[in-house]
Amino acid sequence: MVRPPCCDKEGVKKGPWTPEEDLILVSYIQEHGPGNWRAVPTRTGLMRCSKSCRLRWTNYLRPGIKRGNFTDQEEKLIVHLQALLGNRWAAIASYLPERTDNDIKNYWNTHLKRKLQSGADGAASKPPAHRPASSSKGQWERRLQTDINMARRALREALTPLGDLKPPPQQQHHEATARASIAGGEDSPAASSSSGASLCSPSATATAPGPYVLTTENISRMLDGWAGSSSRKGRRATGPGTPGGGESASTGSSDASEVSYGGAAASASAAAAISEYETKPAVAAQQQQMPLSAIESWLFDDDSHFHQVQSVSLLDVAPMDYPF
DNA sequence: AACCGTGCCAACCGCACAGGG
DNA sequence: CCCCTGTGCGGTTGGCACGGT
Repeated sequence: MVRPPCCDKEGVKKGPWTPEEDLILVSYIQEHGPGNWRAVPTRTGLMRCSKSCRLRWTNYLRPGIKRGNFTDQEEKLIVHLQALLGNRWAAIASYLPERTDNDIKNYWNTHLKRKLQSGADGAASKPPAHRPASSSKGQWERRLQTDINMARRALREALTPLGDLKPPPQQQHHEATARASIAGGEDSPAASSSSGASLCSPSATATAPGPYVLTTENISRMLDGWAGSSSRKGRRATGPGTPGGGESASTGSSDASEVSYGGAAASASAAAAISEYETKPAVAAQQQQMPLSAIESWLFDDDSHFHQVQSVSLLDVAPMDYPF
């Protein structure tokens, strides 16, 4: 059964999204929530295929996304999870609530794979122990649940030597959300609530190196007219937030000018509205101080929160040696 | 200063699965 | 039970920016 591509219609725009398109899409999602992507292009007038809209939302516009500058711990987490789960980026992404699978995949392909290859051709670069191949989704989820428990224990082992791992007490909220995102699948709108305007926190902005990121101030700019033609051109040097090398500059104090909220009420409400649909709340201000705290908390939390799959034996998950 | 090679990342493509009719 | 449509996922690509020569 050969289905025609969804985007082969004429008049369907491809390529980079413009701020105006983003605004339209976000406005629509504010109103209707994510989902029913088929209807999005027709109802918004966007000359994009539904798939493109969904992708744009999930990979870029969705609230709570942290961009760029993977931390050391995130790196290790990804490497370890990749070894455990294989190239199941969506599953891996569920352990990193602020990262998209696309982001992780890109990071793996551009950074980690190379590091592992050049660093040590030992255990870390061996193919994953098991691959999903073609299991049904139900099986896959059960597998994932099993993986989660395996991963938790394995990661505890892997990360403990890092030394500075102590579950911060105030992170219960993260933990809950992180777990929710894992247990409830990626995009269950109902799983959100709370966390208020977590989406577009200033610090999230400060670390965002993208061409422009849908942050409060960006929405504000959009709503204010956004006369300037911001585009990908600025993504490294002039984009919102610190470019590429953000890690060095993203200690929270950088780019204070970018954090000017201007008070655009519309943007604030927009952000608030968006946060309603947030599935992986960011709370980025705290995150910035405590990177990966959600994961840490989650890892170190008592396994008893998971009611199932306790009998999994951690057979051959040994702490790994990372070449970096 | 110009050119070239490389890195990076957003977006696209195609396949597979799930659910509704 | 079958077919069709919508959605999710992983692999791949196009194009821009940067760094080196």
